Amino acid sequence: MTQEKQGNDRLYQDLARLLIEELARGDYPVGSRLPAERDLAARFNVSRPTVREAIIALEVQGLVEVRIGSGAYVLRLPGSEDAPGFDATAFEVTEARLLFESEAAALAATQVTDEDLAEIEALLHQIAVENLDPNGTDRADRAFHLAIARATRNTAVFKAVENLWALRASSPEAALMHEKARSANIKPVVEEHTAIFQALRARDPAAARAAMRTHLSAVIEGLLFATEERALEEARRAIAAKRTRYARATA
Amino acid sequence: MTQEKQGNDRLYQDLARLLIEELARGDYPVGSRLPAERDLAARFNVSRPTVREAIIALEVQGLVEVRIGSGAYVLRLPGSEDAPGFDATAFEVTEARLLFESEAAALAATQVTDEDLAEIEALLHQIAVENLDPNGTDRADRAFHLAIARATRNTAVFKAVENLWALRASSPEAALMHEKARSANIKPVVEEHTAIFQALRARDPAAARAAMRTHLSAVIEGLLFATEERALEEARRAIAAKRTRYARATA
DNA sequence: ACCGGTAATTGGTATTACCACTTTTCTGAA
DNA sequence: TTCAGAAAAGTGGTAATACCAATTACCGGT
Repeated sequence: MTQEKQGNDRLYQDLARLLIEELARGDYPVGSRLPAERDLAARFNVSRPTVREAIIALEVQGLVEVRIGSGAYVLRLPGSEDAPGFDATAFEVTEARLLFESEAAALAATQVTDEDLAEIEALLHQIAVENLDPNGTDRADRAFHLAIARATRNTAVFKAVENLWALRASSPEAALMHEKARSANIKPVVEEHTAIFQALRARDPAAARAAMRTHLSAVIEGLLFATEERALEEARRAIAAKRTRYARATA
Repeated sequence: MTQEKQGNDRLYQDLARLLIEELARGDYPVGSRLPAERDLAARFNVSRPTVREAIIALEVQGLVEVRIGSGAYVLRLPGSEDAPGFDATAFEVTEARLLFESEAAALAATQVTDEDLAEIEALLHQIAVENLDPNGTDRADRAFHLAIARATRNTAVFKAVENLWALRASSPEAALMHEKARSANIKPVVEEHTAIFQALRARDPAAARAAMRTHLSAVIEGLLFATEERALEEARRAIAAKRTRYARATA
């Protein structure tokens, strides 16, 4: 790769991220044409199929339109909203999770069954195992949170939480969010989840809410920290604003 | 192609559509694994790169998760992102709104702009007018709540609240919820919304959260009351359970 | 200046090969 | 018999190449 690549993901995902970054930076205005696939392949030193996969990822997100025999043209810039679902940033999704999942945890504490608790406890152990592997997935983490949402016995609550996780997965910074934000603090993550489980087992709504808030606050902090590492100066200002915003909202 | 193809699009798009159809038809439940890329290529008589492109399209849409060396696993079924769930009851939706919109209001109180306040105040007046007509709609009510969600400046929060209102509209008891639950108390509804607005104008998160909780608690009470009128004896027991559940969760 | 046809460019698809990772199966030792 | 470790099979990831189809640009003739 001529350019820097960050994640341990697949090449096409890294390349798609790079292209999205260049789009966001304004390298290719709306309506302009991206370089030819062969040129991109040569520039990034990858094969053309890989370039095609990355461009298809952009196409599915509604960022570019591919015209046969002509090229890939920019439809909209990342962040502008008309494409459903793909405009929420990792911070926004996590903030929404902080607000919603905390309340869901409180409700779940009043509704949780012994079967739910058994399932959640099993997932707790899976999370511990999962976190031992630096390249592990976050499937157990996702299942843990969804199990809590399901324990509310409220379909609307569950679907809302489920949608947030779908948004999270589609977020451009999803990988970053998962990687960096967690690798920094493995032990606390397990402890935080344990605290949530214990509050649920105690059927204590207030404790469950508090434990969930603590956990997701830590996730946000890790996310902001990870973002800071690669942020420009202007991004730093936005982060500072977010930090105070979050502090006020949770006060 | 062994199977029928419809569009004049590119092969990968046709194939992606086919796979989504099969997903929707239930051929591959959530969590199950799709056939191997080579098998799909043989079955549809296309090349493996084409299959890969189609799967990447599904992956970007958050439908499947691809695990290296293992396969592509179904994350969610198509349509579950915004397709109205027919199984969510009016009570569930309102309960979810109580949990989520209260937190959204608290966040909005820290983010609301003067323009937002002007819009919300205008909608407040519309709500008052709307409630004078016993056969009026609830458009202003909906716009009021969505404006608050938008004032959070968080796309994920707004979309979640928006989805709840979509669920509400598709709920079987939607009409009942709106009619009965409101006709019983016209004046309080306006007062409750006014309290929410004033808390937002004061930029007071705690007050905004409390005002929203008060309002939606009243909606739930009205909903339960309306339900009681037509409920059988067994329904009464369920309602009593819900009442205590709700009381505990908000305590 | 206009028109039309040809050639170059570009995306679409197929084929093949090899690598890395995962999962299963088999084998040999305890 | 059991089970841990190794081997093998399965699967996705990427590369390289070739050819086709559609578009676009160019250039010649009129």
